[in-house]
Amino acid sequence: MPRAPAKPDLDAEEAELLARYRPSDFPRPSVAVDVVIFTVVDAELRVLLVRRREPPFRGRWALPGGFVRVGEGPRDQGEDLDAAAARELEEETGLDARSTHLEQLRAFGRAGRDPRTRVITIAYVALVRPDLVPRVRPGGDADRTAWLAVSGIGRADLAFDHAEIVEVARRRIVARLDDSDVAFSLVPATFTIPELRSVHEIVTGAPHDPGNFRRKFHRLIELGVIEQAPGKRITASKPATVYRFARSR
Amino acid sequence: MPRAPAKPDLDAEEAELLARYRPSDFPRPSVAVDVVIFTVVDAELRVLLVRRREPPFRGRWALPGGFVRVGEGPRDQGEDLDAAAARELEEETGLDARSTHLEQLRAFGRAGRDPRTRVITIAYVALVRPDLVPRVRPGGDADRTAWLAVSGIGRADLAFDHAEIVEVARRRIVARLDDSDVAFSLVPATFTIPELRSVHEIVTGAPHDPGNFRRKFHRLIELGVIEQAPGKRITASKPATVYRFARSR
DNA sequence: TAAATAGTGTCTATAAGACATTATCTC
DNA sequence: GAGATAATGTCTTATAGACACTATTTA
Repeated sequence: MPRAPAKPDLDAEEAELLARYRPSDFPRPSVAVDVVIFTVVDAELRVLLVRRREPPFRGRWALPGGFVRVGEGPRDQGEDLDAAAARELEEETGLDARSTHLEQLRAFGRAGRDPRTRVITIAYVALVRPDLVPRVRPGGDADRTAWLAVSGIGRADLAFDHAEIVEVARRRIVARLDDSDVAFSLVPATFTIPELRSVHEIVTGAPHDPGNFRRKFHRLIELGVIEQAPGKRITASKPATVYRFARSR
Repeated sequence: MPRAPAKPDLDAEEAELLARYRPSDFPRPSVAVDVVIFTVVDAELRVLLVRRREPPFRGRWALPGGFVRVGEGPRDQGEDLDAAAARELEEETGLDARSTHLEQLRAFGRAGRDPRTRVITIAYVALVRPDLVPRVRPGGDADRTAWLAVSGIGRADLAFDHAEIVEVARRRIVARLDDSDVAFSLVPATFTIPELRSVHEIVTGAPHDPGNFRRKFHRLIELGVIEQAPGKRITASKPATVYRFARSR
């Protein structure tokens, strides 16, 4: 939600100085927004990547992203960073940004990270529920877009410093997994406890004891975060109870 | 530490496109670095602020900060974000950035946050040990620099969105207090357990049971994070044992 | 000696890890 | 019925909060 811009009291002198302000007196960097879009499909944590067809790093995989729209003056200052990230996400996936978790990671701005010119990127992390993945319509041609398994990405496979960004993003999600609701952005609208456990195991890369995980899960039910959903999930063995995230989704 | 820039394989065609690249084909935002410099003095969490003498927000308190130095071309791309923050910190305090904790918070880039033009700022948090505070030599005139108590800052007292940035920074430090070493950046090189507890209480704003705090503290001694230092701290009552952070400081 | 507070110990509740056991389905 | 795994339960250990108590100094 964009808030109302800060509005200083502009007296006459301020207005004058404001008019004299020359933004182009010093060089400015380009500012981009790159989005690390994660999902969990086929028992893998995956990132949405786009193959570059322009230099630099032509042919390499890169994060979807683009430059932040900046307006022409004090009146129109362009779009918020969050809006730029949401736009990038929607353009690249065709999904509604409101149906995905989206949060800022941090800025990456090392000099030389883009060989052309100074580019500072504000990285975002998005989580797409796996049941929405089939609905993803890549913005450009589908041939150049892929969900790559994070575990299979080498540092040299990605353009720029994108491998580093993906790794920082992965660690952020791992850290948030236990004490926030992000895990529910990586399972379908209805899910079983073993399915949720599987997501935890895939993201953290470590096995979780089924009994202990279930105990933690039951605390969430008592707290009203989760509720039972109708039906049972048919598996190869004993069917599992189906739950859903209790807050509106 | 600046790392070596990513180096793509530049073939002839890439070099050509790189040369044709026109960075000024679209408007760019200004990019600044603002540093939230915290310390704990006189039983208060305090922020180093600078009084603005130019519009906008003339006369209001603002975070020390400045624009990121951006070079002129692909060769010289200017300074890293971390370096810009360290430079800003050193300029404003006269302290060596290596003697303070310094970490990136996140980017703040709402359209309209600066009434002049689009400015995206990368916010950093720094922690200055209270025993170094007397050594702080404000970069400009000392009259315009002050350590203000965070608790006494109203949202309207600060320029731009700096009150929001300070609040996000404070929450970051609170979150890091228990499971990182940041607390030791807010006490002198040697300290007593009650002194460290006091810092926790001041930063979190909540009282801590002396016995329970001491117990947690003793685990750090067993882990070798902290060690006893010579001497005793003379107080109004029973003198307290003095400790120091075990890693090199 | 009184006041203050550094420092110790205890009881309880909660949560996590390891692991055994039962229940219920599909094939 | 066999195999699989969902679901439950138990034991142990670690940690946090509340709080009573002791120790040692200054004034």
